[in-house]
Amino acid sequence: MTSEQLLETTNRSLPIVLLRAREAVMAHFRPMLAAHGLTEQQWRVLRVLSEMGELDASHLAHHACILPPSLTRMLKTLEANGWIEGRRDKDDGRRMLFSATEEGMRFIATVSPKGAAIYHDLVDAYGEEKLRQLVDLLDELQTSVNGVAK
Amino acid sequence: MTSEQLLETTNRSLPIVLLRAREAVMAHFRPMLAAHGLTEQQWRVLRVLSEMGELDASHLAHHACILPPSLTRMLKTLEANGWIEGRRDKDDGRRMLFSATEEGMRFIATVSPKGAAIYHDLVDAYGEEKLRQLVDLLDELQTSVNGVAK
DNA sequence: CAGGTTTACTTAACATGTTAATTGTTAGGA
DNA sequence: TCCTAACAATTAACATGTTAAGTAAACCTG
Repeated sequence: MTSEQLLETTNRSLPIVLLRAREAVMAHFRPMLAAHGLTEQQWRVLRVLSEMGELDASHLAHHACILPPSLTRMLKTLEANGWIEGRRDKDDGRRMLFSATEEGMRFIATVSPKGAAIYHDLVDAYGEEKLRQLVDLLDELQTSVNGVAK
Repeated sequence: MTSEQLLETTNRSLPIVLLRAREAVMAHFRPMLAAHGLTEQQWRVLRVLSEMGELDASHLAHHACILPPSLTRMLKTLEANGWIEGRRDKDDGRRMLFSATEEGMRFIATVSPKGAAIYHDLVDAYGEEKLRQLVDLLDELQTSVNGVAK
């Protein structure tokens, strides 16, 4: 097998490399989140609500990168835990608006610094400049790939 | 909010950016795979078996980036479809060895070119040089992140 | 060679991913 | 107004992700 072909192999394919990289990163966060009874996805939802305030389910799903059916299930759990609350939009009866409760905001304020500390260590090990390059390349990837016809 | 803080926001965090980029890429493959009755993960398993030949479950899981419990379930489906077959290792009764069947290899040979065509279009749109840079940065990310204490 | 320890795989339980179908609501045009 | 299309959220069904516990085989150490 030539080195050219080797690049096309499963090990080097973009989806796999992206998956592995993400796994390596998330492995550092999951134990801390689990210690607080949180999944990675639940934490994303809480962070988005704390950063953006009240949001309807569709926008919340979009910003947290979670599919609507998954979000519907998760919101029930998060609401049962007292971290968020939902209400129907008066101006559009189809929408549900969600926001973090007071208790939820306090909880987020407890977890956030721990996440930031972990993230800081990772950025420190990798290098800020490399990280900037990487994020730029990933954004461009998303853009150019979204422009290709399916 | 300063631009400095903006970078630390959920939208720009590494896990999210990696997730979005991967989603953008996979969105191009899933319809084709689904048309062949395959999930993304099943396709990874079949590709690894076709590229590496017979493998025990642990190594197969590792190379396909699938956790062992997930793999156990998937292998039953793939075997029921006649694409793979498993046998117990005579030299180590703990291990199960899996390989693609003749039918499986033919099936893989049918799907592969379609996947390669899609991949080619994506690389074309993004640029080979950028892709090389990206893969390098992702590999380095994985390495440096794995070196950070958990 | 017996005993405890590791290893490989599996099972279990719960959470999320993914697509299709459903329900309720709104918007727009004849 | 009516009627249909579009939209938002949900439900359903199946597949995978994730952690913990269980089972059986191999290893190893006294």
